Amino acid sequence: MSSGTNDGPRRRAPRGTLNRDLIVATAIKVIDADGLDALTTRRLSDDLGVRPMALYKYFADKDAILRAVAEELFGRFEMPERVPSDREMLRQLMRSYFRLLVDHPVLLQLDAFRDETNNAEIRSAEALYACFKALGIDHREAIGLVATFVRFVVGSATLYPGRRKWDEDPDHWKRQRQQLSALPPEVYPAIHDVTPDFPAFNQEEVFEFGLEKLLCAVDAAARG
Amino acid sequence: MSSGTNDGPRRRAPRGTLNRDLIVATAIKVIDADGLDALTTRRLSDDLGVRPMALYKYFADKDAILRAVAEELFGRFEMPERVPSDREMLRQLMRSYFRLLVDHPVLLQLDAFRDETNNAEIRSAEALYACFKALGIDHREAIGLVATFVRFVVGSATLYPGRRKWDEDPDHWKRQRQQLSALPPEVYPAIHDVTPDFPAFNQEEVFEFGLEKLLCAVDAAARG
DNA sequence: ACCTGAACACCGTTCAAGT
DNA sequence: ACCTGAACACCGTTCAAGT
Repeated sequence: MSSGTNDGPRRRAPRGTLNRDLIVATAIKVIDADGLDALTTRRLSDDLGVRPMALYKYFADKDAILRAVAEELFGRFEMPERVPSDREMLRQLMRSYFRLLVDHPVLLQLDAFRDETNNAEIRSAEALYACFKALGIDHREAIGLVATFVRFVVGSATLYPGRRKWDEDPDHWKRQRQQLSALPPEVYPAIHDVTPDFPAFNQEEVFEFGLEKLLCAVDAAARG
Repeated sequence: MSSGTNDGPRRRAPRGTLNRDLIVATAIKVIDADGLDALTTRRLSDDLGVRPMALYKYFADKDAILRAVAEELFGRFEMPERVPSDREMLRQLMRSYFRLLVDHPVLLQLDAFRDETNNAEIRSAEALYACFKALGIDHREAIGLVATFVRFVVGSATLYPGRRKWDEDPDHWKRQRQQLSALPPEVYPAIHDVTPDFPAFNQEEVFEFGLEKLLCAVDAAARG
């Protein structure tokens, strides 16, 4: 999967081959194609047609590359446009953040996600707080609601890739129902009761379900 | 940090030194002390007073060790006892799952968490569905609510370690408020508005806030 | 049966050397 | 100024060999 053709010993790469943006873009390509584990300095430099040490002219270490990757991907957060109401804006904002994390699940694996306040979070927070203000919700309640929304989105995105595989495998849910039915009914009566209705939602639908519940909580706060 | 004293070349470990449970227990010790990255076959075998290859008599590979670690930790989920009402049971169940993930953040990093249905999830699901049945909530609604609860818990636990550091650093929120105040007020008016009230919650409180919102959604479903 | 030594193919990174 | 070769200290794992 390296770039270029591979005949004979590679010639020395010309002078202007590398720059920070190209390195970050190629790193993202590798991650999208084969996951974060596949991103080694050797694989990355191969795809760039260069030797591993060339990277160190542009980044102090691999972690600096990953931080640049995080910044680039968080910058791709798309602010919703032309939204009819504050309630709908809240929904679109959460969908947009969810979509970002689902499209780039690597974000959830990067330290930057856990430790720093990222661009996407700041820009969405601004829009969220504006909605809550317009809805007449006080600061403390708004802060709590923003935190709750974000936690629901992060959890949904975390479980998405694994559960999505379940949704796409036509046999998975059949096997899952059989497994759950095999559990002792005296210990798991409630699960026995509901399993015939699995799966009631796919991953998109379950996100929409929870989102609607949270929006109802906002309605209640706006009334209160 | 290896076990035992370290004088001279190590003697050969006696025959009964190792077994699966001891390996798993030691692996958890290493992870709790220094994180998942510190768990290498060499570090683990050092702490066990043994050479790396000895592990391979008991586990096929490192991944098998990690799967056993996941199983052990998920088994530590504590079912709530003596709970006065279904609503309170739902709250306690979510607290218990949250506590498990916060006490053992490594669970969120393990593939087993994303890909398989774990013991803690099954046992808590049984109790959750029992509550929803008692509350007269239909299957589809119950399935959606369970999924929503779990996603909120997972998101809360994911953000917990990083944000907890913020709560514990007495200067963090001062710096954070200054940084947010430095943002251009014409682009971030709503954030300027709320930042003086940061932090309104610590990580435990924000979890309780969101949990209560979700419980109100259950109340609404039970009435409807 | 259970533990080990040596070796292999990886990894991120340093340091000095090429062009 | 920018790219590279060789080397180092790691990693997980194989395979044959000890006890």
